[in-house]
Amino acid sequence: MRILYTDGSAAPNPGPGGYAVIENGKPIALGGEPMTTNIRMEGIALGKALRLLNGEEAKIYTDSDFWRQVLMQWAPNWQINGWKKKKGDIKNLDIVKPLYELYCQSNAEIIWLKGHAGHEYNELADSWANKAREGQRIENING
Amino acid sequence: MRILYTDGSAAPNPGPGGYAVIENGKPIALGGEPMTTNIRMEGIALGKALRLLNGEEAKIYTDSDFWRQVLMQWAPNWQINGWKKKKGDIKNLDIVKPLYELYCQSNAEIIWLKGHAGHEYNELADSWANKAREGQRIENING
RNA sequence: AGACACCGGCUACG
DNA sequence: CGTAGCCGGTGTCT
Repeated sequence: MRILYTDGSAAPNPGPGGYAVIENGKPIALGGEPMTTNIRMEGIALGKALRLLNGEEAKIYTDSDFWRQVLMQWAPNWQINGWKKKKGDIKNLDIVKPLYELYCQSNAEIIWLKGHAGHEYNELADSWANKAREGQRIENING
Repeated sequence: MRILYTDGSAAPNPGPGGYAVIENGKPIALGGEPMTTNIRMEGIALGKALRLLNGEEAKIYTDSDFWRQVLMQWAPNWQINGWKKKKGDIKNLDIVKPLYELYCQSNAEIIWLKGHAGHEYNELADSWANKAREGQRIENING
């Protein structure tokens, strides 16, 4: 049973963003984008984690209750209703759809934990996501 | 020319509710009900304001576009058609009818302003409506 | 089927 | 204080 921690950030929000996937206290995936949102980076981190797992049994810890609810509650309904919700449009569908598909094929459990509440590995993921974002900012500045 | 601000709220909705009428930065009417809706409380606030004006020339600011449209567009038609609309019943008729009558006899102009957009006196009305609702909740708990 | 407004709740990011 | 996202409700209109 593998245990992964994911986190994403954007500063300012929206703005340059980064994400990290942590396993055994070390980053196994890092990345960033020059212009994104906190929500998108958290989702991309989860997608990266699911891809790395490739079907293996696992627990993934995230501080994004939003994405946990997308995968476990809302997406099933959205799919049935043709990817529509009652009010307005579903945002970030380009991430939602493939992520939900990955989740359905996975043996992973998505577990929410409160951010900045002293969870060691979550803080670590946060820290690495920030580093990845800073790297992104530098790339951005350099061109 | 008197300038009044009204607001109403319910938390949860439906649930205990409160309303406030503000003039010169101070509440001139407050009230609450143990079980109501946000729409009803906004309407009751307007009714209270019109009664307090007693025909004096005034502007009344509300963030309920719904009630502004009731008074300025829909109610005239509803009255002509015997207080019926094409589909379904008119809700909250117990508030709509006397409110429309008060409005017709008044010299007040109803003006909509966007809620939670930094309008100082509207925020004040919101704040007092919440206090009135909390008082209502306490009364509710006590008895 | 669309549109509008308001009320309430939750999480994260900054 | 702001941003990004979601859920539920009351109500009307075309």
